[in-house]
Amino acid sequence: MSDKDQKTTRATMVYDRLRREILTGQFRPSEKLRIDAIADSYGVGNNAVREALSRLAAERLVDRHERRGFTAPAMGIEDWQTLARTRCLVESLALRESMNNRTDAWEERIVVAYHHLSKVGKAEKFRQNLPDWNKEHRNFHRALIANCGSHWLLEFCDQLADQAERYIYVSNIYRMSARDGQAEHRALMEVVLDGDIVQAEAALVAHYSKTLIALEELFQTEEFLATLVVEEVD
Amino acid sequence: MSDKDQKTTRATMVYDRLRREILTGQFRPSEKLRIDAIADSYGVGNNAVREALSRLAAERLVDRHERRGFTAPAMGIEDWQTLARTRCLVESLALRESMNNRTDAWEERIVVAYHHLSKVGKAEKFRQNLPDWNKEHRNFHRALIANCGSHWLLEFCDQLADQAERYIYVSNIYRMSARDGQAEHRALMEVVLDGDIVQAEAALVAHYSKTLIALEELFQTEEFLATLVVEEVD
DNA sequence: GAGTCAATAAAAATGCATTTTTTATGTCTA
DNA sequence: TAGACATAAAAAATGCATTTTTATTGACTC
Repeated sequence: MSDKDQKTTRATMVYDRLRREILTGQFRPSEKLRIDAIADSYGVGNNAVREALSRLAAERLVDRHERRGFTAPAMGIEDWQTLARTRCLVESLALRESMNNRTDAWEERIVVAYHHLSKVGKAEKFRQNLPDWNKEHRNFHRALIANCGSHWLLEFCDQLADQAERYIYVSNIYRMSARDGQAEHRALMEVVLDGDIVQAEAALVAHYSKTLIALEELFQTEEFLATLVVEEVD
Repeated sequence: MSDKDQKTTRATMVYDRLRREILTGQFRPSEKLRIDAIADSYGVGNNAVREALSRLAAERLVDRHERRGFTAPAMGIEDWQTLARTRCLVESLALRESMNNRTDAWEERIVVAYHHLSKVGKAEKFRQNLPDWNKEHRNFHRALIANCGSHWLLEFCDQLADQAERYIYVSNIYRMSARDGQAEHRALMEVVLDGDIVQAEAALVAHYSKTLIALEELFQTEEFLATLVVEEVD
């Protein structure tokens, strides 16, 4: 239609777009995702939307309700806690494996990724560059575990990172993770390159725990909970 | 259409059916899955098939090829090795967590699951009851890790188990895993209930390694490789 | 006023006809 | 014979009209 259909299918286009909107918190938790409405606004048929939503549901990025359509996934503190905890467990595992397979190329990739991250993370530029920072942040963490030797592990970590990203966007606390993350990321990189697995895992867990706690606290506040309330669909 | 549409959608029906066919090796690796053909044979429209295949692709149970349809997933020895290795890693992790959260109900569930498994696994009945045995086998292993406290971990383990199941079905070595598994499962259960995490993890890894090696050896044989060859789709 | 029940509106699910893209076939040329 | 090109056939992708299901509204009963 509009610009480049090159190579991609309508359904994939909708999938990509919806995916990003969900991750960046464009939909409130449990908000209904009306198929026809999306089809209209994207200028495609309903089947493409259906297919896109089905894929997203399989990745747990939307909730499917048989014969009742789809909703943005719910959010809750217990959910967040098990998500964050699982992330620590699985990513630690991947980091350990990655460190066991240490190679020069891997180390270099980490250094480069950190370099890019710190460039985008400078205090001044930071405000405008949230999407960029986010991309580099993801890339840095992925570089750490990239050598784990299992595309399954990488995929699991990605999935958990996506889920966390959504929580972070919806809750609006990304500023914090970016701000003081700077020093922490350097420390994390150094301990990983240093080769002490136990210490490295501890550093990673500590790093993620900051966000875990920050969001936990936010969940205690009334105001925040109010922003989450939406017409629930059983 | 035919019997009970009760509650489920056409797409889900196709999804369930295709899923089982893929898991039980009805399709050769990399075999093309023609949308219209499936739609015809299932007596549904092509959209339902599309949706089902899209979901399965998101779970890595079929391969999607943009604008070229879908194929049954490829199989290869490296793929099998990383799959089996990842399974050991992730399921060990889940087992550890599960044992850390030990409860009476959990222990009882394991005992019951083992009981059912051993009943179906008796040498005489065994030949007829492969689907039953398979179900109970899955259930037993799931019982071990059920207490890990993370639905994410459980889901990851399920996904890996599905993938392994396909390899085992296609390769036809399930007889073996069932045969000598009997004693091994008892030993595994006992060491888990005993509470020594290190030993339990070792037992689990040893258990899965048997299958890993058996399939690795099979991959060395010419005859087996021949059964896998099919018109490849890039 | 709470609870049924029917009627209506809204939304999801579905099938099919059409369009678009890919794949296969065959002819011609260098 | 290998490659380029055109043509035909097959398959995937798409939109829309229709069917089916769910959600809403409001009258009616106890």
